Amino acid sequence: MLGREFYQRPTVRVARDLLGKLLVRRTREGTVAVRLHEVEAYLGPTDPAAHTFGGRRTPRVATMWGEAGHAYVFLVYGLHHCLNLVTVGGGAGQAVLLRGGAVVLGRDLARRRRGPAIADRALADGPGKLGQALAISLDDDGIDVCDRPSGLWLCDDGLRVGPRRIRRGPRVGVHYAGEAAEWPLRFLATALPWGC
DNA sequence: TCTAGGATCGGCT
DNA sequence: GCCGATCCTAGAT
Repeated sequence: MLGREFYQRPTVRVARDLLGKLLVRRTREGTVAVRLHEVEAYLGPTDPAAHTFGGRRTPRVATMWGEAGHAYVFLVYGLHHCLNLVTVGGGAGQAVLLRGGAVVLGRDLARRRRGPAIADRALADGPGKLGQALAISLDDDGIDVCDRPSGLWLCDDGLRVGPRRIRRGPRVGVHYAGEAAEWPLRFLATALPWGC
């Protein structure tokens, strides 16, 4: 399991290092694990795309201002839950949005949550889909991913994603952020072996 | 109190 | 490629 020190680092580095890691969710129904393929960095008060831009402190974003290694969950468009991991800590207001990955364990359970006709690779290849496949809800906002009993944690199984397999680009859906929408803070792992 | 709009998805054309 | 779903949040009044 990745410890708190993994998250207590610069957000861009955490984002890059999250590629290829396993996100594990255990509930009474069973366990689902996702190999992360796509993430985005949100750089806090100075990042117009971030929920904490300008030092905004509202109940919704309280978790994002907290300790590194906690899950920040929010609802978009009234129906999709997005899962973020708080980085840096100490009130930095920064986080990494987990945008997608491949379900490598618990496909049957993930498919039950997502729908019977969903293809393997589409089970968690988007922020909302990832949330649904892992049964993430607003109740999960603020849980500690460095504490296995919380039922949500990340681990490193040794798979290495070299720099040549990482693509960077602008973040998705943040057109309201002006110039910051172009910042290359989206990280994608390419050519990862599927299904492992 | 009211209102606008959103870090998306999937179905339809 | 377009559009509707759906409801909470934040800011304005």
